[in-house]
Amino acid sequence: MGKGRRPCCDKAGVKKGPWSQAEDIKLISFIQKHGHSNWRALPKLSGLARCGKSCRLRWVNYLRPDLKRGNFTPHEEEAIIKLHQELGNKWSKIASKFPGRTDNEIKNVWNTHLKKRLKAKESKQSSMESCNTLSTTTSIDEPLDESMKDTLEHSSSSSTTYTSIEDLGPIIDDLGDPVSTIVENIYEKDETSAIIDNNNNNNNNENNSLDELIEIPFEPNLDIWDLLDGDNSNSTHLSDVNFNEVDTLDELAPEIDNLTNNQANNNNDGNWWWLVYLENELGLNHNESTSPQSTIGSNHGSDQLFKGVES
DNA sequence: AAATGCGACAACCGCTTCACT
DNA sequence: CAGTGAAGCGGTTGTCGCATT
Repeated sequence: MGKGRRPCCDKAGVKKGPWSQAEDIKLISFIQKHGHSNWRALPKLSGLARCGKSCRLRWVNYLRPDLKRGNFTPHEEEAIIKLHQELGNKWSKIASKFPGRTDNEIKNVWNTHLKKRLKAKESKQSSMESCNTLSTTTSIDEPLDESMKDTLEHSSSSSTTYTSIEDLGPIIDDLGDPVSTIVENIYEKDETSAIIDNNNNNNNNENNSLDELIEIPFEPNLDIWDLLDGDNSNSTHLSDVNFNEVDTLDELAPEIDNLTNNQANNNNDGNWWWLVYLENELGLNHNESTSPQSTIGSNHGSDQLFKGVES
């Protein structure tokens, strides 16, 4: 009573800033074993020198196995724009319509791309208005500008031509399964695949041919923990490693080697894809020759990788 | 080649909401 | 019903890498 809100964590000794690979693995391993029913207690129990909030954020925004990742498709962007018109800055509500996307991700793409695009569009329109060449509406029912139409038409393999944002209604309204619909529409090249561009920092969709992007099996309900544990009882699992005793990846290297080699012998298993993907995302792919998708994610060789981790 | 600017995105902070007692 | 703690949410900042000068 009267004590006010307790800080979410003890600030002293709590690490801030970017997460290291070892921290990621600790977090993944802990959640695999114990779940995340109590974020506040998680750091202490897992041996992480992080605030519970920070752990939650890292998990939700980056480590969760069902994240879609990759650039937003023009379809998704249009859907975001429309939903933003309806919901405002309710990022979590918007994100809930895009399984595999996070509120943070959508917020970022709005602030960095879509807001500017709309602004440019509006100023373009107002200048046209001043020339009396266009009617005055700024409603979302207005036709898409030419560049937007162009983007949509070129990015989608469907034969649909979008002439107004309202045409996207079915995509947005079909909230029962919006993303699979979008993925199927856009990447009918392989209906079971989502296309993930792991290392794309310039987010320029139009400049990326499909061949330059990397495909992994698209499985929104994928249970990563089943994958990591697998069936092969003789192999080493990430969950077998006692991460509480690990501070640097140098110490982890033998375990990861073992794991990687064992998994390589079982790469007929579809689970392998996700494991490889995760390892690469974490920068753990230091045995590239064993991976059927060894180009995913990591640009680093093993020596470089493990040297760079120590802090 | 170095300096600077800019865009993208991960992460933090503080407030709100929710669930429990 | 009020108080409390924890999770969730949204705004903002910090950092990194690339492009430009």
